[in-house]
Amino acid sequence: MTNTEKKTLLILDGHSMAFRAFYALPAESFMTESGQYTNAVHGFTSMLLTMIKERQPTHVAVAFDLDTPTFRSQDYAEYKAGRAKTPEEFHGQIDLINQVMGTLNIPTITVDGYEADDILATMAAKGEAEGFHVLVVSGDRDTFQLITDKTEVLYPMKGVSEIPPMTAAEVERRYGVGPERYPDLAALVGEDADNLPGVPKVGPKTAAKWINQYGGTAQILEHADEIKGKVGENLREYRANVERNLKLNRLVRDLDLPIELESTRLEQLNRDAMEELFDALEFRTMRKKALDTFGELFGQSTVTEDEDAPQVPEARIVTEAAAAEEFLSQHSGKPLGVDFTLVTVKGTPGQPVEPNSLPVKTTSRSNNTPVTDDVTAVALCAQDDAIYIQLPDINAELHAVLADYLADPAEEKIVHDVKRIVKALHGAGLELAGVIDDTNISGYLIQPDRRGYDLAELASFYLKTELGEQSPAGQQAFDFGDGADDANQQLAQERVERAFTLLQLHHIFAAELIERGANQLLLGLEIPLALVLAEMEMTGIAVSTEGMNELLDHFNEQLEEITARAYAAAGREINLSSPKQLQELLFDELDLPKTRKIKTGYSTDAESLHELYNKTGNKFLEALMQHRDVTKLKQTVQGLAEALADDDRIHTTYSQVAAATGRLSSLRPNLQNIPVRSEEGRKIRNIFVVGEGYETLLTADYSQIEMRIMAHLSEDEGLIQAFKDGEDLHRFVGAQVFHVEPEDVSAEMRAKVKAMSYGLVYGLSSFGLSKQLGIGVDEARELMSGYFSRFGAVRDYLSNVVAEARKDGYTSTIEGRRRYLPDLGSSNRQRRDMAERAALNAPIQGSAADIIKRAMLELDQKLRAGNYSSRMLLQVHDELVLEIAPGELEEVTELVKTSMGSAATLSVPLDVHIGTGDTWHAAAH
DNA sequence: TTCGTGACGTA
DNA sequence: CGTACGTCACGAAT
Repeated sequence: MTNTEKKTLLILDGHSMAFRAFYALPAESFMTESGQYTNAVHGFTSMLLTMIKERQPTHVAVAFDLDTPTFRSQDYAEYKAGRAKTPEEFHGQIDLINQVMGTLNIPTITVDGYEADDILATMAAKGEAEGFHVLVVSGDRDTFQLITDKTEVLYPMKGVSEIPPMTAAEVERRYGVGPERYPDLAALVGEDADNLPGVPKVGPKTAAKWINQYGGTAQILEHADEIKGKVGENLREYRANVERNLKLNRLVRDLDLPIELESTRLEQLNRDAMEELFDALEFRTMRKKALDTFGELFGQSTVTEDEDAPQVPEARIVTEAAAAEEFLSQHSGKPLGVDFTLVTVKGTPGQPVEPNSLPVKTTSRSNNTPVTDDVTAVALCAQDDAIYIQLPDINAELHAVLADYLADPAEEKIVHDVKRIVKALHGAGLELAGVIDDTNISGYLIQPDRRGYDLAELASFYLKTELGEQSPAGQQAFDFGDGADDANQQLAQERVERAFTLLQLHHIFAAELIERGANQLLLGLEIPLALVLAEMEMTGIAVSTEGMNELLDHFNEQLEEITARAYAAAGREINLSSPKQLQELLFDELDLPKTRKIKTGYSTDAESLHELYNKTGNKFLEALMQHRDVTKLKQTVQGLAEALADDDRIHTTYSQVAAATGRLSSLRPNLQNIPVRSEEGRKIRNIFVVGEGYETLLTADYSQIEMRIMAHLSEDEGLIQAFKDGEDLHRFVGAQVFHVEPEDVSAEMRAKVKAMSYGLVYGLSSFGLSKQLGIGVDEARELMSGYFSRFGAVRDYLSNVVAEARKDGYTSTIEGRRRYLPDLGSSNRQRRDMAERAALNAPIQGSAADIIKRAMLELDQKLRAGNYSSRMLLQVHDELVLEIAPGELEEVTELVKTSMGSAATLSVPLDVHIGTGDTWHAAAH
């Protein structure tokens, strides 16, 4: 053996990494036609290939545990007892991983009576002795003891996508002890997953302290008598645990291995076998990845096309009208995937982009500065053909062809994020019609609680294809024409791939929506609404800059005084915005009574501070609470100021895909949480003003829409009567619950009933009600039973909603919008309870969202049809804000009332409350 | 710079 | 131990 070769040995703990992969990827989206789950196989294989590509090992092996007893379980019968049994979906996947390794010519190793970790330890020892650099991949922290300057342990942090090396320094940093002492630390602390309890009350901190003080476990136990306090007692009492743990977590480094290290040398894969197996597993992208990875290593290009996978057509860069026309006429009548390359630049939404504007990163949330998108290219893709058009310097004929196509409602288009595209096109003087699917929205309707709906995410999830890094749109090269160079061709191909993905996703999504009967939700509600929202966003709402600055000064003045008072009361300066520093001051220095416990200590939230203040009357607390209030308001105003566009208006962005219930959300800035409850807060609403050339602002809100929906869905006669009565709802309900005449319902009774009515919509418990009202749990329980004895159908409805959701797996709104709640079947009570409350709330909140969305569409139609100049500006869940043009108030008020009032036919009327005024605040009565 | 946490505004 | 959101500041991670 020569030592001149640089050798790297990569060894993996197959079981632990397969498990990590299993939990990192959703099983339900990795199932073959035959019903075999493959998420663990997929994740493991992908991870392994990435690892090989990145670390270029010369030798690779995978170690597995056997099901047979090990020396550990024989020694200690409870070892790893009490582990949840393997999930159904995991079955068979280890065997498949074995098969995959077979086709990759990577040996798998097992040793009877020992665990995979022992195999890793032995191989690492051998490898080091033979001059290897050793990479150990395992999700088991016991392997940290193997770390040396020649051996790295790669430990997965997030699923199997991030597996950074744990170095000696990193172990030291995290645990306070070096890798050689990690077993001692683990032995003292114990390991729940292996059912190895350690010393009670001893966590990593204490253990590290002892180790650094005394040395190893043996020395600590020798000095056990010196250690004071409860932990010392525990150490003496549980020393047997420690000794046992140390014995069990010490990995064996001298096993007899069934193979020599040299036979783990990486070879070319067995291509035919691999392709056959990967096809059976329905891995498409992975097949290519394997061929690429091994091809790179063994110097031969093995890249082949997957005949089964639909092929992305080649991008043809089109610069002449004739070519585009020909393409369009060839594919006329069939939907095309249309991808728009958008560049985000500083500017006013919907308005033309200043020439030479530089692209801005929108991912950075550091500022709220108004941005707008510019369209720089369009990719049009049919099943087997695609063109790509770059917009800057486009010739007039081609521009006309494209403009006609985009604006033609008969030409069906599938796009992603139609609202953003419509706004960008508007700035470029183009219109868009004929959108029959927006994969951003349809993806949301199908699965409304995903975090994001990026095209790449959807493609990865539904198509198992990776779109890969997108070249930054701002770097587009504009030197097209007769010199359409490689860079441009590459860009064009990337965008065509996206357009092609739109087609693929559309097939899946449309089928799913039709099956659910939710196609109208997409085509008749959400997509048209996106266009209305685009208008609202581009319009924005006018702001009085003067009022804004005055208000900012006002809050700053208050803040100065309050801060000085707080420092004086505290006797020193402190960062009043730091919960951490506040905790130190309140609970350590001032030794105030402890409040509600939170992760980082004790809560300093408003409720806790209020309680503390009532108990102690401490002046600092008073100032702190005021400081909290005023800074919050100041920040809100500052946020608004930053978001002010050149037209002195604020253009929020609505997200149609953020709230799992179907509500909209508003961002940058959020105009759906502008203060209204406090007097000081309402001053902020005064800076939103009617714009120049308009007569007044108008607000229109649904009164008690959620309770009305509750009445409708539950068909509770009493509640329906309450609304038909048209009198004060809570007074009516109070009279029923307390068996008195409506006029005899006291303010207190009314408040209680009101809190309960609203609470029911959220799945309120009697405990929660008692806390909310500051009454005993018994009284709360009585109140609830009194309520339900009068409104029994409400109770029946609520329990029915949960039962149905458990049976079907989802809840539905009146428009057929679904929310899936898999946690209803969770074995974890907290998760289950949460899912139940979500199930109670989703149909109600979601139906309310449906209704106001319908109303907005209706109103938009009517305003257009009547050629009104008045326009919608904002939506705040149950409220619309409009800007009324001179002379239109009376008629538009009527339109608003009828649109909102007739947006749904319920068994109770929909009551709409209207107000007008020069500012948002003034309009709110 | 990015992330998690705590806090808090709205319906 | 009441649903649904978005934003801010802090502080600790690179």
